[in-house]
Amino acid sequence: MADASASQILGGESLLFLTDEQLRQGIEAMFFAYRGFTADPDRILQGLSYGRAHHRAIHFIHCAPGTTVNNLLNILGVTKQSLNRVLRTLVEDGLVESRVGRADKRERHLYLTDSGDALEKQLSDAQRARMRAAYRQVGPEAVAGFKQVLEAMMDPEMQRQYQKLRENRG
Amino acid sequence: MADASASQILGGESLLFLTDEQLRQGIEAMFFAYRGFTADPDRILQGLSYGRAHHRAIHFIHCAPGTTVNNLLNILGVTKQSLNRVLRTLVEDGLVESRVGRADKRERHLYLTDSGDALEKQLSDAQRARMRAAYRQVGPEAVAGFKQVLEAMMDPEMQRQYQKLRENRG
DNA sequence: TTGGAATGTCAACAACGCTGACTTAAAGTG
DNA sequence: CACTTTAAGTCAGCGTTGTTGACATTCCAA
Repeated sequence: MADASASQILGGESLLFLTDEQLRQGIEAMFFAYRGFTADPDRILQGLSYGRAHHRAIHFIHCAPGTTVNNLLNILGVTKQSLNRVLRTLVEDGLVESRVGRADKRERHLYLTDSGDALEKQLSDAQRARMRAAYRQVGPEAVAGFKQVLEAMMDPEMQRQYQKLRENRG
Repeated sequence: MADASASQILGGESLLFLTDEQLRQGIEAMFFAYRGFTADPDRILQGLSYGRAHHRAIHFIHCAPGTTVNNLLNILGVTKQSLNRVLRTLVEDGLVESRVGRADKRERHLYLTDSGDALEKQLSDAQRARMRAAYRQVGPEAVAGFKQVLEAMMDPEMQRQYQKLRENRG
């Protein structure tokens, strides 16, 4: 197979892991792994008339209670109209509470109710179980590499969001 | 923070990378990274009245020319009805050719046309560019760990699909 | 040859992205 | 205080892509 990057040498270090074939493998690994990553929560959600979007909203409201709709928008990277549909059903069903801001009455601050917390726990337990099994299987060094590559793949904007979330939790 | 797994020791080896907080970081990293992973092809596709589903179909038809609809179904993990809509538009637009099987006339064998190949190249070039930049930034060991974790996260079924694709390309 | 299984297609529906138009509240300007 | 601009959130409608159900065609085995 003609592969321009297969024989690149830079600074005396082999870059064989940069061949098109290696990159294709990484692309397919991301595709299949993301399916596994979302499979367990998806299973729990289906039949509740909820979907992946509800899961994401619940996850980040749990991580940052009192966050505003606008802040959540930036984290999730969707339009406010799209998020609104999801939030409305969660509020109607009593999983999320939306309080009008005191300082700025335009803002709505979001909190999980007790039943919202219960669902969050159920979902994240399932997702963490898979993650834990994978981590345990491959060991700490592989996990460190995993996180490095993922972070390098993000858009700069997303990288900032990701790091901010980590800082807020020590 | 109460964290049951924070202080687990197994076989004398520290498992601090298995704390709920570490797992949460991994989950969020997957979320943000997948956005970056799909961002470039999505940008190219938007305005062509195509979406991510078309990209996936094109990718795997490229990798396995002559594959059947049923085989593609198993790889993509969607229903045949869902895939059919996508394939129909691709065939109508002349990007994919669907040939009735000679041995088994129920089957349709799928091939990219020249323009289909051109679009595939455009899409995968963009995606590989981001991948290559990330790989180059973090180095071969991190990439090895990245792939190990992703593979461990897959469902067994997906893992087999993933490995089969690799074998078919040596 | 006939009944069942496998392959693929058509139709209709649900989840969740999107844009556009709107209401309400805050902030800036005279 | 009145008027305009800006920001936050909501409602309506559309497109992509997932789903299930019904169906035609083809193959195979009893």
